[in-house]
Amino acid sequence: MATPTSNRPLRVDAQRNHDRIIDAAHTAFAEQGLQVSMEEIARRANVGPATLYRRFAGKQQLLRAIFDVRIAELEPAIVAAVAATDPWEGLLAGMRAVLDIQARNMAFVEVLTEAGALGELKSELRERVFAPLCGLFARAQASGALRADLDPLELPVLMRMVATTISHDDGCASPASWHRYLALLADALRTPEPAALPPR
Amino acid sequence: MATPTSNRPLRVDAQRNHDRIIDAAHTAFAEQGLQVSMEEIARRANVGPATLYRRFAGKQQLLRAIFDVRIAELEPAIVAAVAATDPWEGLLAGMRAVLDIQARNMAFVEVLTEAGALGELKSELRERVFAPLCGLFARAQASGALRADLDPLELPVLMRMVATTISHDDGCASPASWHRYLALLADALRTPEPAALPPR
Amino acid sequence: MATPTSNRPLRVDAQRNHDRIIDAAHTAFAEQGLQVSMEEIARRANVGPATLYRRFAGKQQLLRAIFDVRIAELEPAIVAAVAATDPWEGLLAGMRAVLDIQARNMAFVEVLTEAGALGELKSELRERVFAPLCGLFARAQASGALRADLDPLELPVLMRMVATTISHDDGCASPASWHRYLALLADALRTPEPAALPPR
Amino acid sequence: MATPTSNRPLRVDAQRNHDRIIDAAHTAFAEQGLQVSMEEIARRANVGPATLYRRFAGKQQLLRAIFDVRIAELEPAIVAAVAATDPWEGLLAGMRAVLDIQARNMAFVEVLTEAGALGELKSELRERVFAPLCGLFARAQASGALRADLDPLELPVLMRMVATTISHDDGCASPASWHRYLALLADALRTPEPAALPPR
DNA sequence: AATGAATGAGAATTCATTCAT
DNA sequence: GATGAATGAATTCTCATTCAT
Repeated sequence: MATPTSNRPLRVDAQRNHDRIIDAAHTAFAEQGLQVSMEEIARRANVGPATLYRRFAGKQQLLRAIFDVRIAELEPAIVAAVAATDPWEGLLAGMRAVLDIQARNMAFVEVLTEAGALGELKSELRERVFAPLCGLFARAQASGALRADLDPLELPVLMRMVATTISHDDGCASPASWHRYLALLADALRTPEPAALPPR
Repeated sequence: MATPTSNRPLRVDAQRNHDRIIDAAHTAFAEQGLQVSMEEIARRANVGPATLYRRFAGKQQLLRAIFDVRIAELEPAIVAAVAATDPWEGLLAGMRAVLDIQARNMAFVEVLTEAGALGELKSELRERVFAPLCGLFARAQASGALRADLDPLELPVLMRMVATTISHDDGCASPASWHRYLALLADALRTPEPAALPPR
Repeated sequence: MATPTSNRPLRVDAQRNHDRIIDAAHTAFAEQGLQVSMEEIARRANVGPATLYRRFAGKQQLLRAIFDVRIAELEPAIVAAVAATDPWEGLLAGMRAVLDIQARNMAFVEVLTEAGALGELKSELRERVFAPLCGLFARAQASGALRADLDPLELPVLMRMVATTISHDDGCASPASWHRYLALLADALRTPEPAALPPR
Repeated sequence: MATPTSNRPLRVDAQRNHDRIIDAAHTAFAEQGLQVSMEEIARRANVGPATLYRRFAGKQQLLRAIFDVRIAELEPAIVAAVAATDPWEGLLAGMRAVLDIQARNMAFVEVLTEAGALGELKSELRERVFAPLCGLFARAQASGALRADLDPLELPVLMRMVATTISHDDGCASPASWHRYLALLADALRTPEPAALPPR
């Protein structure tokens, strides 16, 4: 859980603060979105704002750190998905793992959508999470289980389509209903191709 | 394009400012999202902040006014879609009309997602745009062209799925690629049902 | 009631606007104090702000005009008071006349208290209202009815003491209770002097 | 003079700023009245506006803090006045103490007059300052030294009468001349009653 | 002459970030 | 290393006053 900035371990109290901040930020981002003030996060973590800034140079970096935690949580599932014998099933399992994380942490989704200076996070997400899944995607296509007129690189977009259905205050979509829309998408992905897609 | 607040027409210069503000706000919201400051909008419109506030009591009302313009633009297409003889084709045409607007105005999508005090806008959008389309949806199901295991009320969610693929700074999805993802979704919607959906 | 700025009479509609503004300002000042916005006054008068400014160059001047009306209303009573045979009774009658006006128009009092650039108004008030009363005061002292250790120039202060007891939202002092406090003060003013006053 | 918000003492620099703010606000209110802008106060105190807001959530609270200081300064004198053997002398001493404070701080008086959301301050002033003096007032009446046709609850009004004579830019009343008007009022308060007062 | 519109200079308040202890 | 305090640069909104029709 710890992500020390330097090589040598943090002092015990520093480590405790680090963890408290990560937790508080996690919850705060999830509850109030990307706009939560740093002060609010510091308050929830029971540290002064300056302590927050000593650990994380800004909101960016804090977000980055949370992301690292999230992605670390995700990686075992990704590895398992890639190792699956049936690439189609593996792909779905991998997508479910990602969506499950997103369903419990709105900020995750927000980062993907956000326009700002979050490019770095996006590319990390791509490398550690989407790249393996894209490999699976290609294998599923090769196996004939997945229609061929999509580019594996389009997977993130498809993921976002389903992720969007997760919303904490929309009457139409309950928190867990993403399973439903993933299944719907899966129907579209399965061959045989019912219709030709427009070009990209 | 003119939307005078009172019954009698605005003075020419006032009307010009009104239009400039609407335009500037439109662009600003599209470029920077719902957080653009009123001051920024005023600057783009070449008016003082107070002028902005004379016309629109706050960001809410400004957004509302833009929305009105957008929805007014949309309505003829909606009417035409509803009047189509083939409900399935009508539905797709209606969805295309909405998505086309969204593709040119990010804020439109943002409002649907946003948590805040935008409820009024949402409900207006639902009444004037989605309600007719939901009717079409039901008729398309009745005609057998559309799978039966979806509720017409889920249409907004489906729309959001496709709308999400529109993003101005994402390498993967070009501004016009939503046509592609709409087609993909259409494949999933078309009968026969390839698999049972999980319950909502 | 009209107070034309130039010598030749105003056009009929201009005169009507003038009067409406005076009335509206009167009420507005009385109800909301000296801070009412010019816009509010214009709205109450059913004229545009520019019209207001054509007639009165600023809030100062508007206040000044209202004052003129008030003082004009007051003058007959002042003249009558000065003409009274008993200077003591005349003085009390004059004071009552002033307080009566004040009791119906908070702004009047406010002007007396206000620190700002209202000096001009104060001196006018002094010349047209207080100067005659001060004369009466001196005559009452000469007649032996009023204690001698006060300077007639202190009359405005004494008036303010009573005027202060007029307050529209104070539980202790009802709008009409100033009669009571004037009577109390009268007891103090009447000879024989019960105690020597400290020097000024 | 220090008034820390929490239980443990402020840091020295914070305390210094706190005091500077209180002082600056004190002077600013006295010079410019209750309308001084927070920014002006901050400027006088040589702190940023945000620092001001960190200490006092708004103008209300700032005023409240100043009041607390004033009332705290006042209380010993009130206690002494109440403990006096001669209630009449005690009453006058108490009144003098209040007026002395007011003579050095115009805002004190203003609060009593102001209509706004200052109710809380008024009631505090009443409880901690006027209530004891009203008790004295009643005892002075019982002792026969003070005329009986006044209600002790009218004391605040009487105080206001004298307080009004304090004005920083009025030629007629020098800052210290309130002693004179208090003596005048005392003459009116002393029995025997020279004339019946009108009813309230 | 009358007016609706425009405006620039504030006002209150908040927040990301740096400083001093 | 930790922290409370400080801050300057926004941001939203208002108002006295001037301008264009």
